[in-house]
Amino acid sequence: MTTTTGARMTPQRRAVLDALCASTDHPTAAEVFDRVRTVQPGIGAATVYRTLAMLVEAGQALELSLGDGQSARYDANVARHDHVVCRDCGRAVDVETPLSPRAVRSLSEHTGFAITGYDLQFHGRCPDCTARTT
Amino acid sequence: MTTTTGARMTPQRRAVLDALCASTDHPTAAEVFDRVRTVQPGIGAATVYRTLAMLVEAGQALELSLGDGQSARYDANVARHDHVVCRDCGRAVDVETPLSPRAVRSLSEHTGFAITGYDLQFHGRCPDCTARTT
DNA sequence: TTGTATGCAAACATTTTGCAGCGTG
DNA sequence: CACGCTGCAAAATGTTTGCATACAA
Repeated sequence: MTTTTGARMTPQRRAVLDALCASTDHPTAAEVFDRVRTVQPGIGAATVYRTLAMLVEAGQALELSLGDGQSARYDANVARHDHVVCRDCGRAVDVETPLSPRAVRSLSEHTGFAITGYDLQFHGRCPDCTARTT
Repeated sequence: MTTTTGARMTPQRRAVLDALCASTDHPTAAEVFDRVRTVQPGIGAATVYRTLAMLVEAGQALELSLGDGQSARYDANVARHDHVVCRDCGRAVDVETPLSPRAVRSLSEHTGFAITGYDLQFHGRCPDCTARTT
């Protein structure tokens, strides 16, 4: 049994966490890397990847698959919420979802799965992109 | 203006389509490749990727991001439906989801997005995996 | 016959891993 | 001062592209 936690707070980790908390636009790992670089120019990509994985593991960030062709995105908002994604510009905004617990329970009974959660993303076009083509 | 459709039915394409239609387990591109190979041993991976993209484009298959770390999966069942994914074995089963049109409309009004659809995947553990650990 | 489709291999993009040295606790 | 963390570069994935040839229509 390991008693030591061993998790250290380094400037790099703080910078990644800060960058993520300051973002509301669900950046990809590459985007987080770019943002962190403006503060920690010497940081390596591997460190960003490792730190993001750590944060997800620790429950301090969410890893999102928004279903567009993109890579995984990261979100410092760990409260239960869903997303509406613009199919044109890729912008994703947070939304609260009206999925009844009753429906989930019924699904669990029908499938035999022990359901622990769900991911829901809506897609369409954002106001800006809609206006641009109208 | 192009009048010619230009889409040819080759043995390879038929094999990919057949393999997909015979699958109910949402295979990844690599899995489709393996299955098709048993029928068309000489087929190349690129052909499978190209054909799958074609099918998706033509609306004959769906490309799914099930949110687990996996690659995209493909589904010949193009009717609207959602999935329950086992976090342990990765198995994904189809389910019908009761997401009210009213809720979608209200979301559209709140966000200003023109919502055209949504992807919903539940996650948990399948009966088998639950039994295995109980 | 004509132009599309194929297979191969190289090119790519993204993420992970190995390792020597650095720095936090 | 020990052990975890870092940056670099190489490796491992997964997918796409270029091209000469094969073949459906």
